Amino acid sequence: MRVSKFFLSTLKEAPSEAELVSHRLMLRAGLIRRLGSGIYTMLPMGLRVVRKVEAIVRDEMNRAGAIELMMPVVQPAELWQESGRWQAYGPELLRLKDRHDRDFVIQPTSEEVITDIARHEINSYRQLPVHFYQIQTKFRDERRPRFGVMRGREFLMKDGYSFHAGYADLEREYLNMYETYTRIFTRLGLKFRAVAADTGSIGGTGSHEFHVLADSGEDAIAFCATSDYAANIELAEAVAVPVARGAPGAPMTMVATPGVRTIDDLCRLLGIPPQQTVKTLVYRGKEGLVALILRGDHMLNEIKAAKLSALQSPLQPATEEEVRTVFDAGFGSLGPLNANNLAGLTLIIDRSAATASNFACGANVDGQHYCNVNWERDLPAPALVADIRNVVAGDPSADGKGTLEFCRGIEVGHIFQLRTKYSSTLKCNYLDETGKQQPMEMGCYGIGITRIVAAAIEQNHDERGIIWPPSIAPFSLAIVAIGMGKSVAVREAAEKLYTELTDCGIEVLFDDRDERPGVMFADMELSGIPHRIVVGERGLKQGQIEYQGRRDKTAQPLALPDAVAEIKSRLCAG
RNA sequence: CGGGGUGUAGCGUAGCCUGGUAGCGCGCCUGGUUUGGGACCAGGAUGUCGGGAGUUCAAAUCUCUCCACCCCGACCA
Repeated sequence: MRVSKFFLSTLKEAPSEAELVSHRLMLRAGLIRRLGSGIYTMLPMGLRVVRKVEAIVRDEMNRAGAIELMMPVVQPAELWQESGRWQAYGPELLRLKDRHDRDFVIQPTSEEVITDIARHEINSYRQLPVHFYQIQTKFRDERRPRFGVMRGREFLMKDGYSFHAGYADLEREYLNMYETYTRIFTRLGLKFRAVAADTGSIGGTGSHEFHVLADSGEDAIAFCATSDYAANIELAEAVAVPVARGAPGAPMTMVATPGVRTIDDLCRLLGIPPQQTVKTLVYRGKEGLVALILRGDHMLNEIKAAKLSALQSPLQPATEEEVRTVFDAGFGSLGPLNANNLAGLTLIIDRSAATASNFACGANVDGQHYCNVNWERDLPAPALVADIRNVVAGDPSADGKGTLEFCRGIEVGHIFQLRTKYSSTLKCNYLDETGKQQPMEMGCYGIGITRIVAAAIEQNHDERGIIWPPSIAPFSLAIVAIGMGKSVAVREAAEKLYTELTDCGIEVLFDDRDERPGVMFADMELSGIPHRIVVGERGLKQGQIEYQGRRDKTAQPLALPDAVAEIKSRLCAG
């Protein structure tokens, strides 16, 4: 491809709308342009990268035995009403009406349609298993789209759905996909990690997320440095450590703590560390209020808490007015003492708080706290103990093989075992060997294609621009010809190289613009082309051209006669 | 949805407080000189100052209102 025949639309300065480095570089390198909030045009350069990502995903999915099809973006509401998601999905589901006033949705995902296909087309266990996938536009009306295509509303996703006769076969395919995804992200040239994940509202049992590791990632991942254990913080278990509670010390005393609203305030006033305190958070339960007791330095994990049967899901914090109907105090002075006597209140204690001793906590009197509180001595031993906090660095790993550390990740893939959630409600059955109707076991598997493009840039860039992993680069090699308009020798040498390298099957971007060298270098570097050769009069006089890898500090000369062979070998080496 | 912010030429911005016919850099067009790291000289084009309403002799500037976008949070997959 010649730059003069292509569409290169680079910007020297990034539009002020962009903050994240990948977003800025995608705009500056002319990969995308924003049309509306969370809605982007893929410019030619950006689309080339998208196609590369797609090709790798498609290749590995096909190799893994999945079959590609394509489902409509606009889907009739009836199926969504039948599955219940017309109600359950909420405002993120974009709904629209046609000219006959009939309801439709724009697919955020396609479980309904694929299950509809399966129930009509598949009748017998002999036709199972089958795994369908598509690479198709999705729309999710995110409340807050951000970071360019990283969290856009319209985006490209590979979504696959597998159907099985029996759970064992679903487990087999789930493992197959786990391995396939690992191959895909490896081929994409990304540093990634598979982590155990919350199954979210899709439900089901097993679930793993695949995260590209980057400091700008929206997700926190807890991992064990000395084992394979990794989990999204949403899920990571704070394991029960079998430590005995410390022995009670000095007797419990009440202290005046006027104006104290937070654990920070309390620690500053009393001069104690937050681990030596206990906090009380009040939420609406299914019956009455529920007080959640955590150590002062720990954060409530709302996803874990919402799974507790006593609490509403999603979690609903109690208002201060509601709290005062049960407690004699408001926020800032609540505590677990005498709470069992309070009308209709359920007390749930986090594992770590349950082993605390000699701690400070609210006295259930405004402006008063207790010090040196001890379970069993000053209040009954914890009855309901649960894991309701976020893990913190240094916590023991759930597999018992070390301690946890944290990193940030960008979720680019997610695999679920759906089991029979959709097949049951949509009556997607097959006849088993005994002639009995059975709901199909289902799995679903997603990869965010456009998000991968942004994530790859987050992980691979420098101050000059993008550095594409070779497998998804829009072009493999840039030819920069200097002074082409003036020098016949340069023109002829560059044209010859362009033809020969292109004929070798190399995707070459030939900068034939007769611009000043600095302009061309800057554009090729911003665009992230992994390899570059420079043809100039200076080198040609010595029968040489220059080669420089995008990550190299300096260029090196290549003798013109060996150039094509040399470049081919370098490109193959990556 | 709550909080904060921004909207002036394709991009980046000044001007707004203190009302008086909109400026700069980059980019773009023409001519010329240049050609190994975003050139230089000369000339030129491009603005309903986000929309609407109001105050005023006069509004980019003050007031009201609507809209769009960005950031933080909440929410969600």
